[in-house]
Amino acid sequence: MTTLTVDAVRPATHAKLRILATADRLFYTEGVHTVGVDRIISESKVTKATFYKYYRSKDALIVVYLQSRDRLARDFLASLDSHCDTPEQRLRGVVNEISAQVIRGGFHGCPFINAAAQFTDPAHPVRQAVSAHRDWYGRSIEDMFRGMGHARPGDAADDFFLARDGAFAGANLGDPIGAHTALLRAIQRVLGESGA
Amino acid sequence: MTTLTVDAVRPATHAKLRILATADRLFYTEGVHTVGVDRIISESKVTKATFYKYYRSKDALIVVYLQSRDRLARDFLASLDSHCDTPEQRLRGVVNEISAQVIRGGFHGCPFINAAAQFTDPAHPVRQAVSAHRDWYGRSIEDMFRGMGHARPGDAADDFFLARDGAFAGANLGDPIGAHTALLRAIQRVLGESGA
DNA sequence: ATTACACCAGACTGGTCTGTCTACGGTGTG
DNA sequence: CACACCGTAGACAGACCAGTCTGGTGTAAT
Repeated sequence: MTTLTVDAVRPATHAKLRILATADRLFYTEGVHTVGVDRIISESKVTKATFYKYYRSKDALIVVYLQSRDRLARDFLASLDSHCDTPEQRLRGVVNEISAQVIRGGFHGCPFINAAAQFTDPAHPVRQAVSAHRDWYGRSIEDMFRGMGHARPGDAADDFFLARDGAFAGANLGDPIGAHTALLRAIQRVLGESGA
Repeated sequence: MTTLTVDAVRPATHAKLRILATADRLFYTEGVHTVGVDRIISESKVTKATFYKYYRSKDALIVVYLQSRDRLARDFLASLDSHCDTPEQRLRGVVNEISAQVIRGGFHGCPFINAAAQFTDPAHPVRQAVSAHRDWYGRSIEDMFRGMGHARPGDAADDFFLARDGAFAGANLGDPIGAHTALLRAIQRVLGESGA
């Protein structure tokens, strides 16, 4: 009982957050498979016992890492919802964010796509976290197109996703500038159709 | 001297090819990092000594795997060159191949993108093999658009690549059908502009 | 002061990984 | 036959991996 109360009052300790912050940085820049728990532990300035107290396993930490990235995205869309008046403004806000990301220093592609590349089993919790994120993302974009009165919001969302994924991949391992400008052109074409 | 002659006459033995075939299958379907050399060795029905005789290291095998995939792509484009009369026909041939790939069973995305996701260092031989492939690919597509008289063949090639990479990513970890149709729409938009 | 908890320090297990090594059998050619 | 090369068979080293366990310190509330 006491434990429950204390846990509820202090849901996240410094060490727990530090571990997640380190994992986020290393997992994203170097890959979830390449980075080992020992490295996360040493760079987080915690001990193994503390690490395994908060995260049952490395896989569990990977899932939490993806969930925290998912949360960031959801918070961003929620902030757009409150700051924008129209679905089109929200959509343009998303595009602005994506296009800024791909040319930002330290960009290493989509964390979800990268993580999924190292877990082929669709039933694995990591893949399910990726699927959950992408499903939510796709539905949100589709809702925006629907709100704009697009005739085929599902198709438009697919077009949007194609451009987004392509820009993330191309910017990561090829030409960020080329991917950036191609992304803007592609989105412009999709948005141009939604007016008709 | 004798060795050189024999090697030139018999450039690839059965065992060497069997190893590469096994590696290609496992690396592509399960990821270059996940699959270990022991697994490749046992499924190739060879021994460790034979494996390390032909491939100096696992990384070297990964590079050969990517180079063989690169060779397949170059051969395919060369066959299009000889079978097609116009650059537009060649480009449509490429699109047909890509769109067929993404909805084919056993599709697991772009082998180069997947491999690159597990090697973050751009100086690594694996990354360089990926870059070499993508550079060649991009130049080839750009040449086709230029041959078609496109006003900005470089931009068109970027648009093409964006759609290709997006379709590969989306089909691999999401919706193959949606990615397939979105790819066709995106390519159609790019090709539609090249006529103008 | 006692209790409870967060955290530190690091040894240790058991498994897997890449890569090397020795020893032996088969086969075709000069 | 002798030689060179193909390949088999598997032990072995050394590194790294995830994960467990024991024991101890600091701190804040009861």
